[in-house]
Amino acid sequence: MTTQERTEAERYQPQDVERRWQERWAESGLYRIPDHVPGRENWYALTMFPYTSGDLHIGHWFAMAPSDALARYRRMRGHNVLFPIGFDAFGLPAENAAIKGGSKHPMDWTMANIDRMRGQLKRMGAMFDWEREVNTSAPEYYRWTQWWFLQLYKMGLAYRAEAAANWCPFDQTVLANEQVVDGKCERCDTPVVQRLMEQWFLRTTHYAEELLDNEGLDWPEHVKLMQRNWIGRSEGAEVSFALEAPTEDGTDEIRVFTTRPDTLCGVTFMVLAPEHPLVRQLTTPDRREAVEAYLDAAARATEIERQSTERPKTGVFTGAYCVNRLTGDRVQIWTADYVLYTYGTGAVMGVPAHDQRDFDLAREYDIPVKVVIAPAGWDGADLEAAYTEPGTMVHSGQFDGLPSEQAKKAITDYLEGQGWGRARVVYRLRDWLVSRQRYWGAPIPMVYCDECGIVPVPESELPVALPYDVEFKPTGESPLARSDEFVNVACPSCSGPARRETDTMDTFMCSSWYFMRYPDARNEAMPVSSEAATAWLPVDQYTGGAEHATMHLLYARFFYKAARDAGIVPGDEPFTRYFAQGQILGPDGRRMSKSRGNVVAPDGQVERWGADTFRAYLMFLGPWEQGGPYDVDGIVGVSRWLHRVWSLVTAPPELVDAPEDEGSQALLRAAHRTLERVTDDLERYRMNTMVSALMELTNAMQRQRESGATDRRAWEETVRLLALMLGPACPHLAEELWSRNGGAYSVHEQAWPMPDPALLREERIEIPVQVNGRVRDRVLVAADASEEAVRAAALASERVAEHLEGREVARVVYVPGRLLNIVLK
RNA sequence: GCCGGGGUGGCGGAACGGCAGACGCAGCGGACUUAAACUCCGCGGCCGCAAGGCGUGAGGGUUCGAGUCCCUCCCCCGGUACCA
Repeated sequence: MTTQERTEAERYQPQDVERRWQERWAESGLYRIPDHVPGRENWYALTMFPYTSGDLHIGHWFAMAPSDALARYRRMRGHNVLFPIGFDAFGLPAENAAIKGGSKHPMDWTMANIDRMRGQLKRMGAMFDWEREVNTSAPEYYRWTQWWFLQLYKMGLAYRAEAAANWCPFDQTVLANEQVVDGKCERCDTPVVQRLMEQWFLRTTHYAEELLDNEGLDWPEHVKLMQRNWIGRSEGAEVSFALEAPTEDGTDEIRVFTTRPDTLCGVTFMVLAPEHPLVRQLTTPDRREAVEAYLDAAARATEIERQSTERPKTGVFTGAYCVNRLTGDRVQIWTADYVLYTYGTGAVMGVPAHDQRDFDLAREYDIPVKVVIAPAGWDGADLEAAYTEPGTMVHSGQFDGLPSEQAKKAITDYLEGQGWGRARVVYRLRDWLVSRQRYWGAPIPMVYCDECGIVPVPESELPVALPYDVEFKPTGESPLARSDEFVNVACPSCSGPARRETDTMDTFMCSSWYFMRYPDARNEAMPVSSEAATAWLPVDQYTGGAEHATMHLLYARFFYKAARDAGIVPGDEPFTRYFAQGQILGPDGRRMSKSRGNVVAPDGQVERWGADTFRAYLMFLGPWEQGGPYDVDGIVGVSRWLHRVWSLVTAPPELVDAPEDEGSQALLRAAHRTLERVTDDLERYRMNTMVSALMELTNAMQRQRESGATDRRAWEETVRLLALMLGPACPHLAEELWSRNGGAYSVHEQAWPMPDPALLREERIEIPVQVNGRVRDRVLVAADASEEAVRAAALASERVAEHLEGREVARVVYVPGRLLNIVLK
């Protein structure tokens, strides 16, 4: 067939192909997944659901299309694969849109976005089971988020405590961290302060040990490591220091946590976090002004600034003293912002000789430095920096001479015997603050009654529904607090007048259990039945961005453990396998954003190139876990390739019965080698090299077609394998080619083929020959050639011989089947 | 700052410790075409006529052999608990 004839043949028209098959798939219910299919094991594949921001972003495609490919591959491997989708629909942007735009209600804004995004998602051609769609802002969903909150409360995992929030004094409202820019309110530039208020917490620390133990999870090591560091387990001691003068409310001690009880005798000062309630109680009148000024300044610093080791240490003396019970030393009490109130006891002992931060502060303010652990060979001179290594105890009374590692236990035991302290483990992980002073979230189902106190809303009264008519303007209270209709309620316990909790829940609550809902998305009696839970949970394969490594993924693990303890879900972990995909960037290599003007809309790409091309390009452009820039010019290469695929299948070479034809057999071998590579790449989430391998195969087909008549069986087998291998990445085109070749509907229900080992074997292989590690020639030998044979072939090479001339061979390194290296003396 | 990841041709990237640059984009040359587009064939790390030399962020180390392992440093990206 000539080029001209081929151009007259039917062209590949992706829009047409994709529309037809999407309709057929929907009509035939190809992606409606029952809970059980005889002979097929269930596989739960999950991609993180999108936040309802308005339009599907390229990032969503980058997350979902490869995930869909993996799900389709699993299906072809014989599983009954659930691949659901939904919407993370509560959150700040909806409320901001209402405040800024002024016209759109968060619910209307969100619902309109969902409608638009659903349409965009459908053009992706993913195997989503739309029957199971969830929307976290729908009362049918959030009633169960509220139900979970009640279960956690019953289990003692929810409690109220004071916590600080960003407060804008002008707008009289709480700000999210991202609304604070350079310490100021993004709306009005007013300096933001920290304000304490009563809020709800979930006791994530209850599961700290279990969350720490993530070794068994089939997750990326770096994500597991980040989680372990985030949880941050530290062993040490809690130590009580006696206040010289008790406070008005009778407090007579300061409790500190230290990982270095061995340095206790080296304490020369005490530091309280600025938020510590004792600071104001202890400050002496002459220090009042300085301390208040310091606390004001500290309330404006971010935690990141406060923990910087580069920023000069600051602090202020409160004027008060306490006593180191072990030594009887009188110790100054300071407050300094490098001490965090949220960690340990919010107070630390200052041991400048053996802690660098304490050393820095002591230097800054001329506080004495007392060495209690001698470095090897120490001559008693002043230290230039804190000595933080182990050593021998000195200036520590009865503990002198002990190795410091032993002294940790000895001192802790002694303190415990005296009632002055105890061994303790603390975590960097904090309990989860779930209260949000906002409208667009699931209301916390609690009622405050003057008679009965805190009363949970009875489960039968769920959902506590969000009222539609509310005022969004920032006014000092959350919108719900201004809704009389919402706030005023009869106490569920005594029926007297009571007030509803007006805070809503962190949206991470909604996303911590959505994957438990998909298995039973329409259940009105329970969040999930035990039948559906055992059919699908835990998730076999979760995929999503690494930016969720420590928050969403840790919250979800916490939630699952609580759900397990409530007897609702099987297993201990929500996600058996997790893969962290990278982030797609703008063509300029920076994060896509409207303000940078580097946003590429996926809709435009789909319209211009078709969904299959766009999908394959996203998989092709780099390793999935790395992400990278989206180059709008590169996609044409994938488009050309798929047109070529189309042409090869619809306009084959002359097909003859020629099983002996060398070119045809080489093509068949190439097809089976490709199958082996593609299978391996899919198992390892390497969709970029999978596409490359498929391109190489089509290049080989092209060469074969140009070379003339081809053995029918070899060609047809190659085409059959190609259609099957295209299934995961390019589901529409694969279906079309499969059907045109007489394959039974649907290609997506076919079994994944296995390569024929006989066709994978090579007869002759090329071995590079190095001299002193540099390649000088390559020799062709039998695949099973012995080392001697390879050596002989190498020495027979003229090019090798040139480099050996007049030199003596020191050794020869042979890597079987890979390489020969001749090392000269 | 701290925690995690990354840095390879003009660009995206490939490479069980073993031939650096597969597969593409862009570019160049050619075929087809009245012409352009499409398509197809060929050439492309750098220096050099060649032989050869030099090349994977910088510097050191281990090894017969390092993009890959170890140490120090630089730069970029993600997270840092109220963006999701």
